[in-house]
Parts: sequence; C-alpha cells; structure tokens
Amino acid sequence: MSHDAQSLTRVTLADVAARAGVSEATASRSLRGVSKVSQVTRERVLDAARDLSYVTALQALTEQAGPRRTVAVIVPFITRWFFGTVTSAAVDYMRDRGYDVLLYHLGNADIRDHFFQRMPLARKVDGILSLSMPLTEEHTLSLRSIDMPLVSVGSTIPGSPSVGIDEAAAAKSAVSHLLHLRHERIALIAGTPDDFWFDFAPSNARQLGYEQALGAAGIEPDPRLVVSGPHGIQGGAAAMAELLSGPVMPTAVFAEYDELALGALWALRRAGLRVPQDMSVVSIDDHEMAPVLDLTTVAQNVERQGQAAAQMLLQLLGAEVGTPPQERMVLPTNLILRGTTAPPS
Amino acid sequence: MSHDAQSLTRVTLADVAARAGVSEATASRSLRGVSKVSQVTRERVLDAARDLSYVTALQALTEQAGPRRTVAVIVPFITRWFFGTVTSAAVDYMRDRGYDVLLYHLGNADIRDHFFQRMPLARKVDGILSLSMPLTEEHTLSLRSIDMPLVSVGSTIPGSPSVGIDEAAAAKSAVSHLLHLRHERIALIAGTPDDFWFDFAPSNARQLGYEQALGAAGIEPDPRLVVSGPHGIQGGAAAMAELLSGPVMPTAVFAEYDELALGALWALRRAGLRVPQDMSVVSIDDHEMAPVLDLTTVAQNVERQGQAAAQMLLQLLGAEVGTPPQERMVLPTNLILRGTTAPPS
DNA sequence: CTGAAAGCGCTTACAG
DNA sequence: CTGAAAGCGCTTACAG
Repeated sequence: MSHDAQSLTRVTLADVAARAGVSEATASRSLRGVSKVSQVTRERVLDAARDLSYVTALQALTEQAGPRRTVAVIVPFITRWFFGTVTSAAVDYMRDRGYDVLLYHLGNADIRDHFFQRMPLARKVDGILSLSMPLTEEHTLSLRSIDMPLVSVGSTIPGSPSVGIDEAAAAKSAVSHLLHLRHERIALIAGTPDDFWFDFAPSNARQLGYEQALGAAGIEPDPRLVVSGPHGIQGGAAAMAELLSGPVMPTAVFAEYDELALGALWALRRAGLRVPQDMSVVSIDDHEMAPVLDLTTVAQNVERQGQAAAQMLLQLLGAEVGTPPQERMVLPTNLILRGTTAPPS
Repeated sequence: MSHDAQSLTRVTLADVAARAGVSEATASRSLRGVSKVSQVTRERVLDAARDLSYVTALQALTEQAGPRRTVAVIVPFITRWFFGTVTSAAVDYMRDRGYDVLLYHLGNADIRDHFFQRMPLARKVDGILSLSMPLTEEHTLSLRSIDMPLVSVGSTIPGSPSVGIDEAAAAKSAVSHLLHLRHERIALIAGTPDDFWFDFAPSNARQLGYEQALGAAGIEPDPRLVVSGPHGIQGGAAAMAELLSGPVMPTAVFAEYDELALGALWALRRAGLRVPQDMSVVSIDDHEMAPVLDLTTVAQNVERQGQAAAQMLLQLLGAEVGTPPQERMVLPTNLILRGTTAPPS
C-alpha cells in the first residue's frame, strides 16, 4: 500500500501543506495559530495534519529526547503501613541518586484499568518500579509491552526482576508457632478480595501457607474457621467478630497481616476476651504498632525491599554498577515472639 | 559591554564555531559526538560552547516548552499518618484531573537544604504543593523566588494560599475538655524539635493553645509537666515514661498529636496504670488507630485538606474554575469523646 | 488572507 | 580529520 512507503519517512510540513492544498507558509501559520489565517483554510490544514498524524520536528525530537533521570513508582496505596514504608524507602533511594519520581497512586481497579489502557509513561520515565501492585493479566501485558526497565516488589512480573519475601513460608512459620503451642483450632483472617485487591498474589500465598502448615500437622483445614473482612483495621475487627459468633470457636487466630490482627485485637477486647489467655493472635509484618500492642508477628524488612527494588532498577538503567537478579530476590523473615500468643488454656 | 549585546540574541552554532576557529560542520560533529573529530579540536569546541553557555535550538525550545500538566508535591514523610493521608488525597485529586505528580520526599534538614539550594523544579513542573513542610526562612525565600504557583498545607507561605486547621484552637479544645472534667495537673507531651521538625509551626501553635487554655482557667503552666520525646509512637512512650518518673504526677495528658498519645497509652499500660481511671489522655488528629484504642481526640479532616490544597493549586494554574483564597482556608475540627478521658479520681 | 522567496540553525554526504 | 556546500524542516518579512 502506498501509505506504507509514506509512513516510513517522517511526515513533514510540506506533506501537510500539499494535502491541504496550501503553501508551507500557510500551513505553518495555521498550525501555530499565530497570525491571521481564514477559518476554513486553518481547518483544512488541521484536518490534513490530523490525517497524516503530523508532529513537528521539535515535538518529535522532544519526545525522542525522553526523560532525564526520572522513574515512575506505581503503588496502590500509600496510607497502609506496608505500602507507605516500601514507597518511602524506594523514593528516598532514588532521590539520593539524583532520580526524580513520578508517583502513580492507583487505588482501585477502575483507576488501574484506565491507567494501563493508556499507559501514559512512554516518554516520561526511564523505568518503572511496581510496588506491590495487584496486577491483572492485562495490566502485566500492558506493562511489558512498552518494553521499559521494570522492577517489582511483591508480585512477580515474568521477565523482570522482583523482590519480596517467601509469603507462604512466612505464613507457615506463624501457623507452626501456634501448632507448637498445641493449638488445634486455628482460624485464618484474610482480607476480602475486592475491587482493590482482586487476586492479590501475596494474599493467596499466605493462605496457601496456612493450609500447608495445618496439613503438615495432620489437621484438616476447617472452612468455618476461615473468614475475611474488608482490608484494614476495621476489616480485621469485623472478621474477628464473625469468628466469635460463628459455629466453631478457635483458640488461636492467624491474620494475613498486622493491620488485620490489630483489628482482631480490638474486637477481642470489646468482646471481653483476654489475649493470649482466651485467644492467641499472630500475623505477618511487624507493623509500627505491633510492639505497642505486644503482637507476636513474622517480621519482614520492608525498607530493605524498597531499597533493593530501587537499586535493581538503577542497575537495569545502568546508573549503578551490578547486575540485578534474573528473577526474584527473596528476603528473610523472622518470627518475633511477643505477648499475644500462648498455649491454649 | 560588548558581551551584553551578544547575550541578547541567542548563541548559535556559528558563534561556537567561530570562537573555536572551526567550521560549523566540525562544531556540530564535536558537540554531537557522532563522527570522528580529533581530540584537541573537540575539546576546543566544547570549551567554546561552555564559555558561551551554548544550548542547541532544540534544547532551548524543549526547556521553553516546559512541563505538561505536572506538579511537584513536597512532603517531609509519607509514613506518618497525617502526611500519608494528606499526600494520598492530594495526589488522587491531581491524578483524577489529568495531572502527574513528581514526589519530593524530603525527610530531614540536610536533604531539605540541599533541595532548596538547587531548586530543581524550574522547568519540570507547573506548580508546587507543599504538604506540611517544616520550612526555614531560606527555604521559603527559595520557594518564592522561582515564582511558580504554590499552595501549602499546614505551614503558611506569605503570598500563597494555604489550607489548615486552627492549631491553637484545636489544642485549646482538647485541654478545655480536660479542664471541664476538673483536671488541674495537665501534662503536655510534645515532639522534640529535631533535625526533622526544627521549628515546625503547627507544633508551636498547639503548645501555645495548651498554655492559653490553662491560663484562661487560671492555672499557671508547670514546666515540670511539659515533656517531649522523639516523634512517633516510641517517642510518645518515652515522654510518658519521663512524666511517670518525674517530680509531679499529672492526672491527665494532652499529646500534641495521636501517634504520641498512642505511645503514651502504651507506656501507661506497661506501667500498670489504668486509663482513664488513673490517667486521662487526649490529643489531636483522629488517627486510624484512635477508635481502636478508644482515644479521645480532636478530629481533623486530613483528606479534605489535601483535596482543598490540590484544588486551589489547579485553580491557580487555570485548570479548574474558581479563585483560591488570598490567604488561609481554615477547616473545622471537632472533639470526639471516647474512653481515654474521665474526671480525676 | 496567502504565496514565493529568503533566511535560520542546524546536519550530512562529498571531496580532499 | 576537516571544510564548503547542499539540504532539511521549518518560520517570517515582503508583496500583493
């Protein structure tokens, strides 16, 4: 097709002028809108330019020039402890090495869909840091299609390096602790998969770890002991309340992450139950409030994850020496024994 | 001076070539570094270009073009509740209106000094949102000198609109509540002015409100009842511990903000004191954890402050209809009575 | 309002 | 390795 030959070379002002049937001078004036051009002529030129998808040489060069030392950080929230901490660490790492950060705060599924459909990152950034984003298949494809250096925390994106913990192992170590204390009716409090967290990989892995730990101890997971609530402290409280009014009373609870556990502790106190005498509680994170409420938890180093991801991205960009891992960098976790767990009474 | 006449017109490639004593072609090749030029010639050209501070036409136009719908958000932390919440709200507001956000996370005095000395915002953003930044005189001057639309939350920058609460009044309402309950020995827990919070205006205003409320009730502020700890939950705990081992035992405590109060509650529990029977606690914020720990507090709407500031900035940029206030927009606060306050026993 | 022509600030074969 | 010259993709007085 003749259009193809044309599209190989750049579309120039002369092309637009020819198509509109005017001189280059008039075309230039119409496009720039500076001096007087008749309304009809201008529109003919504008139409021609649109048809040929004309961009000025300057625009082309500007776009080609691209960003100078800027990366995109995409993150679903910054107000939850894990997300704020990992974002803060990654952003500081970038800043200290002279990189600017464009923050994309993509809190729900609609916003994410819209973002990944448009992918407005093309010429704005040198690379992308995805911080614990719940990504659908389509989102991942869209991310990979722009073919830009990419590193993620939490979720894994095929072909890109990532950092995280072994989610299933962390969950297992929390539940094993309860099993060692001789608990048998161990409940799971999860965050409800919703608009925000649809199919969030770490969540699934932690639930799997819970089931595996029980299975290894010869305990059949009881679906009546698995509840979920909206994410956050209030959600943890709601889930705990559901357990307390349920058909089977557990002696211990494993919450998917600390904020759910904090909510559970709240609900237990309101119900007049003592922790750990009447109920043990354990989770994952080591949130800032965990020592305050004396919560036993599996600690992860979130700052370290943010820094490692930022470093890996700078390595991909050639701004820092070293080669990032091909696949996943797994950081250790460790169980911190505090006052919310004890043998069942 | 002859240099002046020269600096009025743009410096062109021909100027650089002339100064280096080579042809335009050679000058072009040296600057672009594409084809072969002798080492000495290239350096002569590079020197000439530097002397004349030559920028290519493209660079000039690119810089002139400036940012497209991008604002800078500067904030000291995002991991503390107030800051994360206000940042999140402002960033979402901007995103929903098609604006990108460059996040500058400036956590300590050195980093801030460095940032404001360089002020790397010139051609990158259309406007600046300063979210509860502790700013020195120099920082403020630097911000104003680049003459860019600017809105702040918390602190006030002369000549720019700002949003916030009446800090002194909020503190007064918290302390008055304790006075109404007939407390007389009311302690103040403040955050220590440090590297991070040197001369932080809201902090000063809250302490003033505390003194004014006591004064209005005819109570002389007792310096032995005023303590401070590092910012955050741990700091609040340390300050409470200091009070408990001090020369005068208070019957109630006003903490400058909720995270300090949460720490104080922690310290009280560890000391075996009951709240509110042995000690009342009140503060300002209505942090997510406040209902969980049943903390009486003066609530402020932080999301609203972030949104209002973002809206005002877009109005200054002409991207949204309406005229921002000349000076400060003051949002209301309200005392939320919960379980940490009661009459002294 | 419009075009022919000169000009601008580069870049790039071509020739040496 | 370098320069003279042609060329590129515009923009802008000038003339009508």
